[in-house]
Amino acid sequence: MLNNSQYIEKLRSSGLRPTKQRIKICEVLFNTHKTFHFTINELVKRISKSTNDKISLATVYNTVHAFKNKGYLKEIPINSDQSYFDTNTSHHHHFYDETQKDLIDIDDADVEPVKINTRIPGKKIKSVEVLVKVEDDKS
Amino acid sequence: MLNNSQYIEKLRSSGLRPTKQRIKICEVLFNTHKTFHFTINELVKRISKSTNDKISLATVYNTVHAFKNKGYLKEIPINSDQSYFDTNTSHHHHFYDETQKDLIDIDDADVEPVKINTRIPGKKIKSVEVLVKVEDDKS
DNA sequence: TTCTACATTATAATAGTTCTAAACTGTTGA
DNA sequence: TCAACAGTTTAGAACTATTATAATGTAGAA
Ligand SMILES: [Mn+2]
Ligand SMILES: [Mn+2]
Ligand SMILES: [Zn+2]
Ligand SMILES: [Zn+2]
Repeated sequence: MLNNSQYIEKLRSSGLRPTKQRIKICEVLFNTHKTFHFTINELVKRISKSTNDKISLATVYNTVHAFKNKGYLKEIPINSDQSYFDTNTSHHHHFYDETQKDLIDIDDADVEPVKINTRIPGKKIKSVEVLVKVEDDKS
Repeated sequence: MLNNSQYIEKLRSSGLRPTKQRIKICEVLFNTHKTFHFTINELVKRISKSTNDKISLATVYNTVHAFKNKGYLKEIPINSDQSYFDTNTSHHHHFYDETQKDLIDIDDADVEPVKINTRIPGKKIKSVEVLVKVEDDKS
């Protein structure tokens, strides 16, 4: 929830040139209090709804990957069909609604810390993520 | 760890015809005490190493999906590049070694039950899976 | 304003996966 | 036993998400 000059500052300080395409993508991704999940195709639709200037698909891919590498987006592995991204970069887990094909955050306060009583020698843990698959309860 | 006539019986009782291709794929997948993880490409290589008869790629895909639908294989979402499958169909979690790009089972006994203190109304939980990403510890 | 490194773009290429439709084969039951 | 049928295999085409290419454009420094 920043204004354009703040996006410009953030991009610049990340070593990314604040081009008009990147600023527009920032607006679409971050100009909201609610975080959300998206696929590249959904993002392209959101962008074209909110501007008349066309941004090429390649630029959307490049920008999303740049933002992911800078830590402004997370990639969530759900299935092999398509990449899901998350504007919520804090540590949290997910419900995946297989009926609606919808990804829903689980507040970290609602999950007891996951305790794993084994390690792999020489490896350090980067992340621990829980995916809870749900479906319609017709009972 | 069954013999061919047992695979034939299992296939037949699953409503799948025990063709020679399916029996060969059963051998490659299940003729071992250790379970393992694989991509379709890796499976195709294993098959061609263990037989002179060629099995077409389409048949491998069809068979893997049939086995997955029957519950003889699980699909593990790791990234969007490729599907990973698991011959271990019991409930368990995974380490994913990002350096080696290797998937490793975590024994269910080594993970405290994951407690999620929230639900989605009208939805029932199908699975709860933990993915622990690890990398080389150079410290 | 000019220069340059970086960014954008359209398009082609790639890779994983699914579809198609013709040929083939395991099974059934006459 | 064996013809008939339904299910299976197959090669290849099609499809879709993603990445690479390379020419053009432009933001920002000087
Ligand atoms: Mn899939
Ligand atoms: Mn990826
Ligand atoms: Zn999320
Ligand atoms: Zn496993």
